[in-house]
Amino acid sequence: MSEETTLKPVRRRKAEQRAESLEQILDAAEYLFSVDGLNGVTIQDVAERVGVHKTLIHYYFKDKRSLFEAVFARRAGVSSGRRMEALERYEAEAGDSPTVEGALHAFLDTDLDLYIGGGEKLMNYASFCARISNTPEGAVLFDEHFDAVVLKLISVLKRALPDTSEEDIFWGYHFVTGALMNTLARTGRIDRLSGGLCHSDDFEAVKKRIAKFMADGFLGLGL
Amino acid sequence: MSEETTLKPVRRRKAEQRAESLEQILDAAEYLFSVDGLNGVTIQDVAERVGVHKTLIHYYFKDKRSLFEAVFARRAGVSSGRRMEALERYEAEAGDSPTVEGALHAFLDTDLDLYIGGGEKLMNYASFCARISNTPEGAVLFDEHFDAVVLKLISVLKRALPDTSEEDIFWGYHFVTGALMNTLARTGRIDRLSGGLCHSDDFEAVKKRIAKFMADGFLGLGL
DNA sequence: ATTATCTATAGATCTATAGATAATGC
DNA sequence: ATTATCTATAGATCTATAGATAATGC
Repeated sequence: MSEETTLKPVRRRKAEQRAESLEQILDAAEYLFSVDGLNGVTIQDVAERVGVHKTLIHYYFKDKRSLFEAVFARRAGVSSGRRMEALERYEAEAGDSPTVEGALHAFLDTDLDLYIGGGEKLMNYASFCARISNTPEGAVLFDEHFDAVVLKLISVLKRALPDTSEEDIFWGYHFVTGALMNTLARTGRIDRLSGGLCHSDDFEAVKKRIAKFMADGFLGLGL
Repeated sequence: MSEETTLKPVRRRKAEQRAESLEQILDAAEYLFSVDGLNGVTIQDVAERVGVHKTLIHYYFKDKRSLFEAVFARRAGVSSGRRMEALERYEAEAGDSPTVEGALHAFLDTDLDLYIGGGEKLMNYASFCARISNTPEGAVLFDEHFDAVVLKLISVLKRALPDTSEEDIFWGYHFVTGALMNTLARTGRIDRLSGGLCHSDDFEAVKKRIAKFMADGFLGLGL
């Protein structure tokens, strides 16, 4: 009896073990996919990075594509949820006169803050998103997970720009998301191009500029 | 004697044959890489699309990566050369007072025109570039082939914006290239998001807006 | 005599499954 | 009893090379 009560469980409980294995697999896949893309990563690469046998990946995920989609889905809800809240908060506080810049701060800065404050793993997710955003398979995942929050942004922009055509606003958004994805990609190109003046990892520098820069672009549309 | 002069050569001359095979292989690879990326395409896929035996690809290219780099290099010089000329022409005509919008028209519209007027193959190249622009391997190819023309653009922007910091100008360029790459990618996302109001293939619509939009962003930097 | 293309093949993965083993759960 | 992990393996590719064949070149 005393043995049972003094001994701690030698191993984690199964639920914990499952959760931990899943998280490790997703973390490893997130990193590897962000660097080499869906087809540049093998299931074995993922297993080796975690330190488990390759067939364990199939125990948790039907196939490579499900793993890929799970990597995307795991954090997409967080990113989209936070931005949705920020937009709603901004709408409430701006009342009848929302501004383009205000809406873009809510949309862009909130997401950049997620990565800035989230450590290496969130930065890997950012690169992962950017990498797939310019691909056909990736774009449909964006449709699925981000349409709601993007259409929310569009609706606020429309109220802020009542004289701008819907088409202009959609193209403006298209420019905004391109700039954001180029940031999340962190390829190191801006570092080399600028001779070290700018850094791919410096999301604070982007946050300081992007909303205002893009807002000024929107304000001149259709003039 | 008369036979020899009247008979056309049954097959192309070797030089022509070589040039034609190379072009067909590069076209096929360009299309396939634009859709599925470096690792999503096999040498056999390329050969099948051309209609030749898979080993012929190795006859012309050392390995898959050389083929990939050759696809990039084939048109990078054209794109970069045209924009360099356009920037020099603009500088000459603008004299002492170049504008941000003028420089961006030269840089962006010239490239969009290349794809607009170039048919399907050039559009495939555009998607290929966009797809790899957000990857580490792709970014170094951009360094190699596009640094010169981008630094030329930066130099004109500096003259147009003497009171704006170099860092601000580099970040502005970072936003511009993100928006351009998102355009070249043609994932169809803007079509679906806008309910058919905008079209990924409509580079004219982008050309109508992008230079002015980005120029307005630059003008507000550092205020 | 040289170049373009194809045949055959070695060697290395890679995905995915079936089934065994080793843990935890009750 | 159930779940987590590993062993063994089938079957399918994929890359890259060596060497044969079929064209063109002079």
